[in-house]
Amino acid sequence: MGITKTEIFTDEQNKLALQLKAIAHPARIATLQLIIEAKACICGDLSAELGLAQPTVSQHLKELKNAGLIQGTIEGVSVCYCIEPEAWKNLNNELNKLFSSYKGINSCC
Amino acid sequence: MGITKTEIFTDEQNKLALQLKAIAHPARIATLQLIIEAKACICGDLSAELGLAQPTVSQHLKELKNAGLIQGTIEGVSVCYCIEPEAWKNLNNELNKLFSSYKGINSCC
DNA sequence: TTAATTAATCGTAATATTGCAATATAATTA
DNA sequence: TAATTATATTGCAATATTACGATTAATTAA
Repeated sequence: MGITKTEIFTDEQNKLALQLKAIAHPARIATLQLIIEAKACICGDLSAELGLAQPTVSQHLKELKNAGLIQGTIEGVSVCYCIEPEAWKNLNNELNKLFSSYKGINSCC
Repeated sequence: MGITKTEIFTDEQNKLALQLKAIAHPARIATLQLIIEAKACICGDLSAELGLAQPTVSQHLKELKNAGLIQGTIEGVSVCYCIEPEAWKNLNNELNKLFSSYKGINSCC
């Protein structure tokens, strides 16, 4: 079919998947890194730093924003993007839960 | 175009994106959780637990395996899947780096 | 008001993903 | 060997993603 069966999974699983999907692209990882290091936070600068066209970057920013991971503040004619601290912390926590639940070799293999 | 421009990103960014993409699906998150909790580790059991058809689960397992996150051990007629400890630890480390690089509110916004 | 600057949206082409029925492959058992 | 059991592969339809040119909106400056 081509559409994920979200109804058979928990809200937590679906939310984590959506936020991970938002990060799971090299351009968006690079974007987050640039934003975090404050090397660039407006679309045009990010476009230049990344080497991707402005509409492409705008689209990537939109996805990160839709996932709640960044927020945009209008500053005159441009928009300054930065990390949304709560969502960032929550995602970090969810991932820590997932990764720490693995305690090493288990019974079956 | 529809194809990611991997050549303009670092190997680290591309690898992290690939591994995150492997996890960024509720069925694969659920699969990892089942494997970790050792509630199911063979394709047929996972298929029953997840409520997805066997070929669908087999495909998801293949993607997790291609990303290096799980390994399969042939046990008679079936295959037991479990976490690949090194890759799991590495991904955890990479994510920790990314998340901890954010120190809170920065200058621009 | 007009021009300049910047971001967002639209439209589109190329490609990738999701899910499953049907089938093929591989290993064990009778 | 033949039947059984379990996984993997193939093929396909529906949908989603990626990238960007062209355009539109929104804000500031002249």
